[in-house]
Amino acid sequence: MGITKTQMFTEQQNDLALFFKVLGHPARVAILQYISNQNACICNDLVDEIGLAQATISQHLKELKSIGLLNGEVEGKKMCYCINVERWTVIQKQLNTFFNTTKSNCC
Amino acid sequence: MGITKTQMFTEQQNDLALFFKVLGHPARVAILQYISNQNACICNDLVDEIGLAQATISQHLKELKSIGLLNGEVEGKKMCYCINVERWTVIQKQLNTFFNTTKSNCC
DNA sequence: AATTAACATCGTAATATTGCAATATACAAA
DNA sequence: TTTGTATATTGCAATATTACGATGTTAATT
Repeated sequence: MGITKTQMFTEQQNDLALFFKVLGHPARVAILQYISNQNACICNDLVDEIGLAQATISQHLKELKSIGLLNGEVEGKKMCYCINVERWTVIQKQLNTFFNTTKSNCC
Repeated sequence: MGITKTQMFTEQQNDLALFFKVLGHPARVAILQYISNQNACICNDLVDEIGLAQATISQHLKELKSIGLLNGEVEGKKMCYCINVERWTVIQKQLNTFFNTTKSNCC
């Protein structure tokens, strides 16, 4: 039914899945990679760089912001989107914990 | 339009996003965690454990298999699903490389 | 051979996501 | 104060995902 039954899972499982999900789109991967290669990020650059419409990019940026991965600062009439390094590191740790604690052999 | 324009992105970006996407559902996180806590895995156990219908679990298992994260072996009339540790480790490394190379400060 | 058990697959309904044009907003420059 | 620039939001169409009942398949059990 296209609806995820989140109430069946632990908060940890839902959180983890949400991080994965937000990262699970190539445009969002590309946006993060591009931002990390710049000193500052201006959204319009992204439109040229990624090749999706401005509205679409804006939407993807919003999703990345929603899990705290990006900070957006207003700079006059431009926006400066930056990776939230602190948050980034926390999420990386959580994902690694998941990978390290879920690796066991069975057969 | 609900369709991801994969042709706009690099293969690496698409691959990475695909891993994230497959892991981006709490049922699939829960399945992996449950399997790793067992010695062997039988799908019917999962139906009881996770609380989704048998058909749904089967579908999720298929997606995890599709990126090589799970191996499925037939054992008589049962299935033994196991984490593919080699693949698991490769994917973990790729995700970590992404995280480590995409962390730079801008503002 | 019929039955049962353990999945897999198909079909389908409900909902979510992706993408964009159009429009709104906010600010700076002229 | 009008104009242009940068970004956000809205509305909508197309497609994808999630979930499950029904049905198929395969193998052990009777």
